[in-house]
Amino acid sequence: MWGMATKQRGRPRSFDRETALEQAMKAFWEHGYEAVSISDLTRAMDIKAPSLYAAFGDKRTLFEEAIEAYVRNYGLFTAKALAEAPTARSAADRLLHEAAVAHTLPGLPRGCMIISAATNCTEQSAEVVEALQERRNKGVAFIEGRIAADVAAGVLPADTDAHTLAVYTGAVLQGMSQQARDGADRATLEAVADVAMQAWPRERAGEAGPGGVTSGRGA
Amino acid sequence: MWGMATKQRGRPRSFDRETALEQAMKAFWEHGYEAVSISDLTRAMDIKAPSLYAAFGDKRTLFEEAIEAYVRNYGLFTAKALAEAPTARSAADRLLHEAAVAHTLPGLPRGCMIISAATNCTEQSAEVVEALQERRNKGVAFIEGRIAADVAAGVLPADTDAHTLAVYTGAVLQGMSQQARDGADRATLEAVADVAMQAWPRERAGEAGPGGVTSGRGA
DNA sequence: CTCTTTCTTTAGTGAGTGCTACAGAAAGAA
DNA sequence: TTCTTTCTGTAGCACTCACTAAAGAAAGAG
Repeated sequence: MWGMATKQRGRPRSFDRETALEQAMKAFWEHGYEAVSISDLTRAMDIKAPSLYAAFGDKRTLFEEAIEAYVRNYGLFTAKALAEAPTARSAADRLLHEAAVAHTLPGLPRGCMIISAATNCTEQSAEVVEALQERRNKGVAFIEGRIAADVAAGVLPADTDAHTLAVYTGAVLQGMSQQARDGADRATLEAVADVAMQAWPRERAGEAGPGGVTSGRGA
Repeated sequence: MWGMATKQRGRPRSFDRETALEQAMKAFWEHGYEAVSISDLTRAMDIKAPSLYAAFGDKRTLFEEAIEAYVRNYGLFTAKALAEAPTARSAADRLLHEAAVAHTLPGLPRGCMIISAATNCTEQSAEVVEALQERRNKGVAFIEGRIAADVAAGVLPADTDAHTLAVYTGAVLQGMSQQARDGADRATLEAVADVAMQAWPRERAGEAGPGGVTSGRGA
C-alpha cells in the first residue's frame, strides 16, 4: 500500500536540506528578501542554482520556508510567552525580556527577521511585504485580545485602552529589534524592557493566576 | 569679480531640480534605497537618465541629497524638539507626539525615512546603511546627553539611567515608525506616545525651566 | 548488466541593473 | 550669423537578476 516505507529511488541529494535552509534563512535574516540574490544563496547554501530550485522551488517559496524555519528555531519564544504567561502583563514582560536576548544572540544576525526582512521592497514583492506585515499585526492583535480579557476580568484597570497598549508593546518590540541592529547590546535591551514595562498599568493583586504578577526583575 | 551675477550660459535645464528631488525622495522614502531603480526614479522625476546623472551625480549621491531634503522638509521637528524643549522629558514628549503626526501625514509615505530607507541592503551599499545608522545613533546619543544633563541638574532622579532611557525613547520612536508603516493611524500613535511617556521618570518640580514640565496632554 | 529515477553540473536564457557615449537642441556671446 | 556652452533624448554599454534546458552522475529495480 501507500503507507509502506518504500526505498527512495534515483540519485540521493548530496546536501542536507535542513542545513541549507538554515543558511538561506540567515542570509535573508541579515539582509532581507530582495537584497539577497540567488547567487548569494547558492554561495551560502553551498549548492548550485538548479539544486536550489529542485529542492525549494523559487526564491519566494524558499523565503517563506525560511520564515517558517526562523519562527520554528528562533521565534517560538514569542508564541510561548503569549500562551504560557498567566496574564497579559506578565506575557508582555516576558516577551520583551526574551526579545532582548533573542535579538542579540551571538553568531546570528541582529534583530527580528519578521520585523526587518521585508521593509525595503519593490512593488513586485508586495506579497512578501504583506505576509510579514500580517504576521506582525496578528501578533499585536493577539496581545490586544489578552489585554482586553484581563481588563474584562478586572486584572487590569477598567480604563486601560487595550488597542493602544498592544500597539505600544508591539512598537517597543520592533524598536528593540531596530536598536539591536543599530548596535545596542543585550544588557541595554533588557534594561529597556524594564523601562518599557513601567508604562504598563499595574495588575490588581489577587485577580491574576499564580506566578504571573509583575516579575521580579526590578530596575 | 566672482560674486557677480553672470548670466548662465548654455541650454537651461527644462525641469525644476527641487521638484525632481522631492519626487526622488518620496520614492526612496517609500521603498528604500536599493528597491528604487534608476528607471523608477526617472519615471517619478519625469526626466531621462542622462539628465538625472547630470543634475544629481550617481544614485548614491542622489539618495544622500534626498535624505537631506527629507530632513529639511519633514524631519526638522526632531531637531527643533530636542533644541527648543526646556527639559529632556519635555523634549522626548514633544518628539514622540510630533512623530505620531509626521509618520502618518496624508499623501506621503508612512513612517520615518531615516529609520526605514536602508534596512534591507546588499553589502555593496553598506555605506548607505551605516550613514543612516549613524544618524539614528547620534539622535539617541543626543537624547542621552540631555537626560544626563537633567540628572546632573537634579531635574530627573539621580538613579535615572540616561543610556537606557535614551535607547528606550529611540526604540519607541522607531517602533512607532514601523507601526505607522503597518497601518497604525495618527490617533493611535499619539496615544502610544502618551503611554510611552508613562515610563519616563517624573521631573522634580521647580528645577525645570518654565513651560516644560510634563505637557498638558493627559490620557 | 540495463532501465528508470533523481540529483548535479554546465552553460546558458531574456530581462533588468546602474550608468554613459554621442548626437541633436536650445540658450548666451561675439 | 557663428561659436561656445549646457542640457536632452536615443541607444546601448557591461553586468547582474531570477531562472532553466540539457547532459552527465549516482542511486535502486529488474
